[in-house]
Amino acid sequence: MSANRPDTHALWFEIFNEVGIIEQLSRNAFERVLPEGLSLAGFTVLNHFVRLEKAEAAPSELASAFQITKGAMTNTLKRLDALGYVTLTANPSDGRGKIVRITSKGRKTRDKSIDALAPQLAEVAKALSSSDALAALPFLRHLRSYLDAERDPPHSSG
Amino acid sequence: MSANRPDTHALWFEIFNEVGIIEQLSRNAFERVLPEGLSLAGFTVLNHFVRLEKAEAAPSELASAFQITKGAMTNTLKRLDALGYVTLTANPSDGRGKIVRITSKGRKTRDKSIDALAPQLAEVAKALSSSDALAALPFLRHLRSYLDAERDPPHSSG
DNA sequence: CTTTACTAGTTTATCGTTAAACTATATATT
DNA sequence: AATATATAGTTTAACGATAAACTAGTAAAG
Repeated sequence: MSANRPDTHALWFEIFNEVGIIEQLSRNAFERVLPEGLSLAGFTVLNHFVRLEKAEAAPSELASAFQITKGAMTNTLKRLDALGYVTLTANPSDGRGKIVRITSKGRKTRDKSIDALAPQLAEVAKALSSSDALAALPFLRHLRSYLDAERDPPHSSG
Repeated sequence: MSANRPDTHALWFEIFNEVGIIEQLSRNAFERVLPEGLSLAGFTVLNHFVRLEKAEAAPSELASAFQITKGAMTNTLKRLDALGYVTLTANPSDGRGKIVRITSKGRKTRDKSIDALAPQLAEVAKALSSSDALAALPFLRHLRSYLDAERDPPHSSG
């Protein structure tokens, strides 16, 4: 809400810069402990099914849930399918569509992933103030939803 | 500092999740306005020279400043060199090393980039509370430096 | 119907990134 | 000096992502 002084720009610039580095380092740390050829992208899809207790989902639905393009989701689902973590079937009621379902193997691997991630999260929670994290969360949510809304073509290629 | 209850894990999980999406959306928004084939990675290098008023830098120095691997920096510098934004010369006092220097064209393009980015930063500053951003910044800095310190091999491949 | 959008997914080219193997030079140890 | 270790940079393969062009099916307008 404040003025557009140069130091305000510098502040926001630094916010995005820190966010970029955190994303890079945390993705790396996470992927290092993920089991069986699972990437963060793949885990995110499996976790989505379990967390939301979904039986099935459309690829496009997943793509927009994670804010990535359809092409990126095609790629991730192809890998998950090849690893036996999801199944991909044609949508009988829409000739264009497909239906993604998590397999029991995928569910097991997701649970293993959570177990593998837990110690890292515990370490972070021990080293940093979770109340600071809690305090920062609304800001991050707000920033994310702002950026989401600002995207030029709201849902063109993703 | 607080307990390791499951909801603490969920909190941190969401922090990393929001950070990941913010990184993705902001990088995209930035790259859309960057001039002349410049990527965010390339801009970051050019900006580093100007902001720190550096005449020259070693590739390894840049790689560790931005927390990326040497291979990634090799790639970025090769592109910047091809575009005429930096020069790469051998380090006369160390047969292994190279010296990176920003060119005047690179400096001009960096300035144009700042001009192109400014309206976007102004929009964010207008739409969101900069005091919230200021309040969140120490947390982000702290999280970043924690993750940086936690990397397994401190400086092996980067 | 038929034409004209629109939507679902795939493919291709490009980019930034990691990890790991590699070359070449420098430095330390002995 | 010789050997061992460390550092600087490059290369390759793999992955996730974008954008843009494409195929194919659906829905809307005429």
